[in-house]
Amino acid sequence: MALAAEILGDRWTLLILREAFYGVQRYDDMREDLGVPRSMLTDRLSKMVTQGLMARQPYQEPGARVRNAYVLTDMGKSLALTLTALYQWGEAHALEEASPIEMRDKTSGKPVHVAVLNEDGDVVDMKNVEMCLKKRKNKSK
Amino acid sequence: MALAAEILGDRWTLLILREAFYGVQRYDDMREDLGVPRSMLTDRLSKMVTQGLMARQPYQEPGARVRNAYVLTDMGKSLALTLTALYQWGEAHALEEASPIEMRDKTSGKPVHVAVLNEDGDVVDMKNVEMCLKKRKNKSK
DNA sequence: TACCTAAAACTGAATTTTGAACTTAGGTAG
DNA sequence: CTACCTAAGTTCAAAATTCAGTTTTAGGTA
Repeated sequence: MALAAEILGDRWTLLILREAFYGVQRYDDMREDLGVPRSMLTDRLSKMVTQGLMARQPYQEPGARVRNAYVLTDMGKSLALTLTALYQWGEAHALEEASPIEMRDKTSGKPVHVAVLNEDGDVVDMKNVEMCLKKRKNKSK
Repeated sequence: MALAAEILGDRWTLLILREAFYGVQRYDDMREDLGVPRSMLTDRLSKMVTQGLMARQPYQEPGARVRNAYVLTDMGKSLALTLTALYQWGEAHALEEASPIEMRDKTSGKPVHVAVLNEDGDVVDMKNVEMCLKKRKNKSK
């Protein structure tokens, strides 16, 4: 999880990802939505492209030159589960005024939620989940 | 999710949380495991206490004065789902050498995983999940 | 009284972030 | 051809944060 922490452990990367999941693809739209400094946004987007989370996708509006849009790669999209869990956590603890977003099943249009399942596909209460080291770093002293 | 991002959008907070989930409770143990500067750890732990993620729990070893241990509050513990999802993402993309931790059902001892469920409790493929704004910020220009 | 420890505070240097101005590569209008 | 427009990206100095090392604190022990 160390690298995962390195990628997400950043004030802006997380917010940029959220923008991407909302469907925002353009530099200036993100900048306006987030209020992030230009240099930061350029830097973070580049890093995310390098890390494989995002890809540059050239687009051209009629009567304008070709520009870059930023879209999530499959790897980036697969963070949706994490973001959904995080969103759900925020909701549960009413950390802010009602969240403006929700997660839905595209086909049915109905809301979805994240849960932990065991091998049989049964929901497991988080209280019964333990995180453990496969082997513990030996700390003799 | 803005506040959630503010809490987790930090290089150390995420790693400290992981320590806490491993069961590490003492300042110096965390410091040694993570290699985090003292001032950072003090600062982050204090913030996490203020935010309600952690609580100071006095303890006393025989022949020693009372000291503070840091334990997850219920609010902190409920981040397990998010961390599990993040961990799972890291695993899936083989971001680093094999992860040293795993998530298990305490009662059965068997591995668990995170998934998205619909209202009926059926697993929904992440590809069919959309994140959408309940109402979109109007951006006329 | 001298010394030990875990936790925390202090400090100056290194690094990152910020905001504002500037540059770039095309397209359009006159 | 020239002037101007736009979205994207760069530059840069000031401000804020982080770092690593040292010092302090509040007990407890010898």
